[in-house]
Amino acid sequence: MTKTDNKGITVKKAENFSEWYSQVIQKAKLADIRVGVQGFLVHRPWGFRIMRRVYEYLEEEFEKTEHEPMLFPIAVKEESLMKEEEHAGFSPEVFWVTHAGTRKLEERFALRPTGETQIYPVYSKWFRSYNELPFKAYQSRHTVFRNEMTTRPFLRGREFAFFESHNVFSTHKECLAQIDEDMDILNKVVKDKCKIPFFYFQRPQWDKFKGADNTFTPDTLMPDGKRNQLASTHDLGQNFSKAYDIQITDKKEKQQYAWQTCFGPGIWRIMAAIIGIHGDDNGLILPFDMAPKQIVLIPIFFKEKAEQNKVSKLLNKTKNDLTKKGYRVIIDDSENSPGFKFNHWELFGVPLRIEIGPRELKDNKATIVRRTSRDKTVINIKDLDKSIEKEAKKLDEDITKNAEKYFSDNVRDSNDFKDLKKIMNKNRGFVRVPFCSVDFDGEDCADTLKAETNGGNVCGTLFPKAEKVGPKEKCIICGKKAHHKVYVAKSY
RNA sequence: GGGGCUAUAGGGUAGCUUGGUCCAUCCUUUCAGGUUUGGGACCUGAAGACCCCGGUUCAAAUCCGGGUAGCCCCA
Repeated sequence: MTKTDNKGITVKKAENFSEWYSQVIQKAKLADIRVGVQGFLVHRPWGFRIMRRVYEYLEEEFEKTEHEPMLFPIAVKEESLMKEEEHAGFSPEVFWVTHAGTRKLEERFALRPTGETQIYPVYSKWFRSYNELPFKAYQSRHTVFRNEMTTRPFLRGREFAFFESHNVFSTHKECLAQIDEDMDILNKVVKDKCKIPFFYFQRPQWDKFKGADNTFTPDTLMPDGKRNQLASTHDLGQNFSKAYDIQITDKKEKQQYAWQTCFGPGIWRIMAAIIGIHGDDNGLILPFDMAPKQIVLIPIFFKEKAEQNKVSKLLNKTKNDLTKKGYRVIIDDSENSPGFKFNHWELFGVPLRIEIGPRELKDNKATIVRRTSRDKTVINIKDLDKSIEKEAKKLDEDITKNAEKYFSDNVRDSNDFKDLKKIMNKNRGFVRVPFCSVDFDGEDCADTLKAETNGGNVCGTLFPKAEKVGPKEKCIICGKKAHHKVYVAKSY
């Protein structure tokens, strides 16, 4: 947010994405970062409504797949945290609460980072028998921890919108089925509803969540070609159940450790993707169903008051009719000029605009404009409903098409290290390369790759179906036989 | 985690090098009134700022130290 004013976005998205992103967040009133504490921000109404749609979509899918809602407290006992650290080596920079007013607490407690540490000790008390499983539950709320990396609104913060499910099963097979279900949920929510294309990766062994047997992530690309990890799903195996003693009696009356998965869609990350990927030089672009206001009605006034009143009446009636049909509609009858209003609502990403003025009123027409193309179409008022449906559909198609084109344009192949380096420095994006191993023995090659490409990560192999490697293909780093096709990208 | 840059009204800025001319410039914004309305209209009037703490000095927006926050580059 360096050189901006109050009149629209002053930079081109393609030329300076960072600045563009900051400006959209400020000018479309998505968030206010001026709270004076690093990594914390205000979710402003417009942005909060969009974010809440993401929550709603997720909750809907979680309910459909028989997850229960639950809510754990913000305070975590120190002992629980330490147990995880011992076991999994996972020690986030948690915030500690040490005082109440001026009085020092007898025992400090942590503000919860992710849920494992506080949920699993409780889970160990809840389940006794395989009959009580599967248990599938989720909570959605903000979480905090002191991230030492550079913070960015909706991409990396010290407090951020979070969603997590923690499931318990009696067999490993069910874990694997759950991973598939999670992936299906992501397809429905992130791809279908939010129109964000992504690859679903199985992470390399060295880069999985500590304490997980395997980690799976949907990753997309931001307009600067850097990877945005949108969520993560973990096959926890019995690692945590052993650490936290989550035991059940199985059918054969034997005690056994439970099997677990956890899943964390990054609400913020999904927001960042919607803002960054769909938006254009005029501001935000939102899928029709996600927009806080879907249709803005703009009157173009006459000189004669009587005619003005006619326009106002017609717009009010139109608003009422459309609202009854379930659309979210706003009339902008402010004193600003039409041009100002056009720009204003485009900045906020309102999907459809309807203009009614002298020209339209004369022969019962209306002008309809969709946010993506910004072309004006004159229609008969009596066809308004149909036109809205049609334009809304087209808008969503435009958004999907643009996003998919951007995504596929930025996936490249390479089997030459020099070439890879060149791509990583120039275009970035995903680069598909032959690689020796995604097991721990491939880590050295990944380190080399990262060092020499200025931060390129081996994101993993495609999941559920990894791509085939030719029999003669060599690892792009060490030159030994390649066993995998992996994707490389710089990351947020 | 390392390095660099920056901080002046709600937003964007001028002033800082060489301390005084600054009860701080201009644009935008907000409010009142008038006028106008098909891609960021106009006129008149009003409102609104030197990030925080400390230091140097007769005097600090300006110089020095620390803090905090933001941005950029690199890991």
